[in-house]
Amino acid sequence: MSFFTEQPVTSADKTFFQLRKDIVEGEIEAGSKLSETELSTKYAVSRSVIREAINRLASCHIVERKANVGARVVALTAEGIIDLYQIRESLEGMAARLAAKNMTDDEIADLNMLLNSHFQEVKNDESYYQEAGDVDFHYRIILGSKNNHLISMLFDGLYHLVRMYRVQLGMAGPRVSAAFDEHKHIVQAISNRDEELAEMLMRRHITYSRTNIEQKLVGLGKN
Amino acid sequence: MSFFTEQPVTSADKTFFQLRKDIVEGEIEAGSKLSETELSTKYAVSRSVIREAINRLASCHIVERKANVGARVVALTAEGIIDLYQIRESLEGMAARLAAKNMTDDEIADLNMLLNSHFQEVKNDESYYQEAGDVDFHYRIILGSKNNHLISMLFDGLYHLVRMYRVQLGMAGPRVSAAFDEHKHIVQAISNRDEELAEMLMRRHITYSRTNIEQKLVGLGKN
DNA sequence: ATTAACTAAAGTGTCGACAATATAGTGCAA
DNA sequence: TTGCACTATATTGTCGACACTTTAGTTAAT
Repeated sequence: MSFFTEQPVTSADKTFFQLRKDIVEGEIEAGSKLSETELSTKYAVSRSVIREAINRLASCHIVERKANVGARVVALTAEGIIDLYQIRESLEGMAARLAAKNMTDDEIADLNMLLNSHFQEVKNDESYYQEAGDVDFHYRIILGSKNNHLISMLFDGLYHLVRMYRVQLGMAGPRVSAAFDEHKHIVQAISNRDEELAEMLMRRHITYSRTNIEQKLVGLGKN
Repeated sequence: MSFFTEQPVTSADKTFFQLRKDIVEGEIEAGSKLSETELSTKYAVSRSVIREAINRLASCHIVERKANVGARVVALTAEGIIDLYQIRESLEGMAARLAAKNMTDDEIADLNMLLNSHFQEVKNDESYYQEAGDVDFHYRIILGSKNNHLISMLFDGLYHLVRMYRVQLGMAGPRVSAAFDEHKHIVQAISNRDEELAEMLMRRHITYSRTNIEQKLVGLGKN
């Protein structure tokens, strides 16, 4: 299968995860050049290991590599994040549709429990946990699709990029209670095995997020 | 940007393209093990180059790698191709929607010309060209989405896997004249800038293909 | 006969060195 | 001053060697 659940075993794995973390969280800044020799001393591994890590990041579209020139961290553009959210809308919409079809009754029951615990947090205004809760919610539905390729595309590929944008553009989400209602309706549709509605609601949910982000971008004057 | 238009410059590039070709076209059989040492002699390059090529193939989900064990070509399963077509339906549906929004009038005119030339071929029963024509049709719409990330996911990732299934399961498509009508309606929707309809028609078009393949799989007794 | 420990072989993971390429800087000419 | 050619430097691409892990085969004990 793919490596979204596996822990790092090899040195190249660890370096890949560490480097991705450092880029996503902005410690290595967007658009900057990644020197292989420099990174190999920084992370105390050979250039081969660094090269493998960079190549993996290139496959995730987190860095861009040019032959005989080197790799750069992708630049954060308004276009870029809109592209990502269009893909998210498409793929997670499909994931919700498949989840409505393929999740077991037990898994749906668990999803309802998760929703209730979120409700408590929202009621108690513990918005700090909302971010993690939102991620958890989407994770479960994606896993519920039972489509391994789809799961891998979202977890190994898109999510880290989306997170990179969110972290670095300072998008700790508001939209708490609104998003909660949207989650509730999605779970209802899945519980009713209504594939069509589940997909539609998930797509709207993500569209709202995108619109929300676009407004923030305008406010920040990014382009 | 990504490398779907760029030609190979480095030795690792060439090896990657060659190896992918050999796997997709079945010269290296599905499910077989990829020995680094063996391949390095076969392709007359060092193990480093082979390793890089294999890693790229792993990112495309064409091979699966286990640490300290090695890489295997993915197995062809009914599940696998259904997963792929679900993703295609989702992503190419979105591509059609975006194409209806973002293609220039000139590009749409070109698309109509392409459709007419296909019509001539279908009328003359030159079904030999249908395969390439179909690919060309989808390519243009995907490019028309103007979403670079989406374009790369489809061209660099999904399409080679889909082709691998089609080649190795012997799916040189029938569905010629039926598919032509579907293409025609999709282009009409795009010409009318009807995003909603373009997406819906593209999704149906791909769903039909999937259903068609599923029936063939049943006929072949694959599972 | 079956299982466990051990050993040998093969294959992968990592490393440092060398080769090839791009880039910045210098000098020269117009 | 501007533009071109050339050189020097730095960085990436490729290679072969060594270290570590897995696996298969052998032996020995229950």
